[in-house]
Amino acid sequence: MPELPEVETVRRGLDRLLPGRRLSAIDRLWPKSFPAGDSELNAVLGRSVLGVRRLGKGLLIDLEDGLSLAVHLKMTGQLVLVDPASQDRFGAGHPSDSLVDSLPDRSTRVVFHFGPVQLYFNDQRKFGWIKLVETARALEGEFFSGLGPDTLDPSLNGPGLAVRAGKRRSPVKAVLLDQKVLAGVGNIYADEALFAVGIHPLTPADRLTTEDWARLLAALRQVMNLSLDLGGSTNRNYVDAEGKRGAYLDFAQVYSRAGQPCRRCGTPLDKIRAAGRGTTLCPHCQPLNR
DNA sequence: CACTTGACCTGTCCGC
DNA sequence: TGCGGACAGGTCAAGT
Repeated sequence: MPELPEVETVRRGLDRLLPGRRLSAIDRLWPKSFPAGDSELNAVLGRSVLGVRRLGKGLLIDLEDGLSLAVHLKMTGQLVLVDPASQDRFGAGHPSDSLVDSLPDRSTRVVFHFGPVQLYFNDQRKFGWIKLVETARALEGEFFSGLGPDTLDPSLNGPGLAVRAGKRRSPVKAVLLDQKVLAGVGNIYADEALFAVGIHPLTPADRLTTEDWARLLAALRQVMNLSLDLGGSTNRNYVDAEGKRGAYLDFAQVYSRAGQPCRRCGTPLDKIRAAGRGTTLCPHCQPLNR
């Protein structure tokens, strides 16, 4: 599911709603989603949340006294906070497109209780995970080590990305999806950015100039910032920390629009396979010519 | 070594 | 309707 804009939207919601809340109980309905021993689980109970950070597509929920919950949502993971009191407080209850009224549901894998408030980890396909880590080691350890610079990190520029991408001959799309090169890009925003700059996804990465990488980075940031403004992309499962869907796909130029006319030139969009992923492009605006 | 493919899972959609 | 197959936002390990 979630790429950088979706994970960041979840992070913002959780970082607004969770800090100060004390973890009182954990229900593991599908223990493989959160493999931990009883002693580990007991160790986190009673600790309050300090804040929520994002590393690429991963999340770190920092708790008191040096422990953190590392979370990866993979394709279909959700973290949704339900506060029973908020319905009374705001009278009207949740938005009609919200999923929170029906939780837990069959995709609920783990429930974190903060007194009367619940944080649901839902994950239809069970690819996502939660792991307990020492805060000090979270960045260097097994979970998020090796991540490249964040796509929205302002200290990264075009030449820097060009160096990181190196002289790889694999398709440019495969390089964009490699989290060790650049963290946060997934299938949707890779396709959108490649369309924006008119580069065919199968173009060997070593054919791109430094200028190309700079334009690609700028395009990635533009589509991601637009998506952040719109609450992310919801294809099927994605919802934010309050159960709300994202609206970006209404504005997508190519993703999930195969066969439909290019919004720029009218040519029917092609669907191909690149880096093992379904890939949509405009054969006219993104010629494979280098 | 660089690069690609299969596996992890459940659910949905499409064609026969 | 039913059934098989392909496909879905990500990332590893294993393969070529």
